[in-house]
Amino acid sequence: MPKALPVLDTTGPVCCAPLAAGPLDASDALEIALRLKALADPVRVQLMSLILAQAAEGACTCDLAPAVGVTEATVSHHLKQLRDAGLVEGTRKGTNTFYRPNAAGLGALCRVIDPACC
Amino acid sequence: MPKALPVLDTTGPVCCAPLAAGPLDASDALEIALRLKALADPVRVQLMSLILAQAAEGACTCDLAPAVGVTEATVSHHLKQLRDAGLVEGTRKGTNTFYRPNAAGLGALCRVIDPACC
DNA sequence: AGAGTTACTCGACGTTCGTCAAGGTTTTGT
DNA sequence: ACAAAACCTTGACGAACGTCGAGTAACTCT
Repeated sequence: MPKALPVLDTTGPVCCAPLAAGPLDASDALEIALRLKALADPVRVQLMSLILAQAAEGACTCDLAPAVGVTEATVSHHLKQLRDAGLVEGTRKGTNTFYRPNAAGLGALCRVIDPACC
Repeated sequence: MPKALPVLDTTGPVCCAPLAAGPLDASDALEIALRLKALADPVRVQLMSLILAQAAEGACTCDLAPAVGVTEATVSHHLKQLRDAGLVEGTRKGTNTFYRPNAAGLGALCRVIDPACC
């Protein structure tokens, strides 16, 4: 059976040594895996690209839902995953919530993955 | 509702435009998500770091299994995922199979993710 | 040929995940 | 105060996932 699921805060940028720097212990590996998992879904990847494309104005749920072809409830669920992983930020403006990319989170994730990057 | 099950070849480096280049269509998003999913597991992240740490000699299943604390059968399963995603390569030498990182696969994945990287 | 290693495959199990419909919350209008 | 809009939460369901034990395949020795 899968090991017990730990619940930890991943809203900040990932902060451990890069993959290639040497063997990681289990907890560092978990930190990385949780953030990767937040992005490891076709809908969430598509959402991320849409949000990046409107980084200036921000993208709201009501626009994103039809663009990716799922319910607003499902989009909300996905956005929560991305928010909890520190990959996007949402700010409420009236009845809308505008989502923007979190460059720090994305950048840190990439820097941890690639041995020869950045 | 069930999602369509895609069976496509992901052994080559991911080859579509970066996330930040503009809205992705569903199939490009799937290409990226499948490769990310291959790495979005604590054990596989740890395996990847171990394999990177022994890029020169190569790492065999029998050494990896005790290092991550799961069965050899489980390690073999995870290595297959990483191989199918083009992130590692395995070559058999006698009774052992030595795994090495696939720099092209890892690099391409990173380049697709980060808006400001590379 | 036979015994022993190492690696992979298969079937089964419990968990986690993505999705939707329905209901609830917050904010803006009249 | 009330209605409408945008968003979030909950509960439920089927599919996918991670793990192991047991069995199988490939290879190397004696």
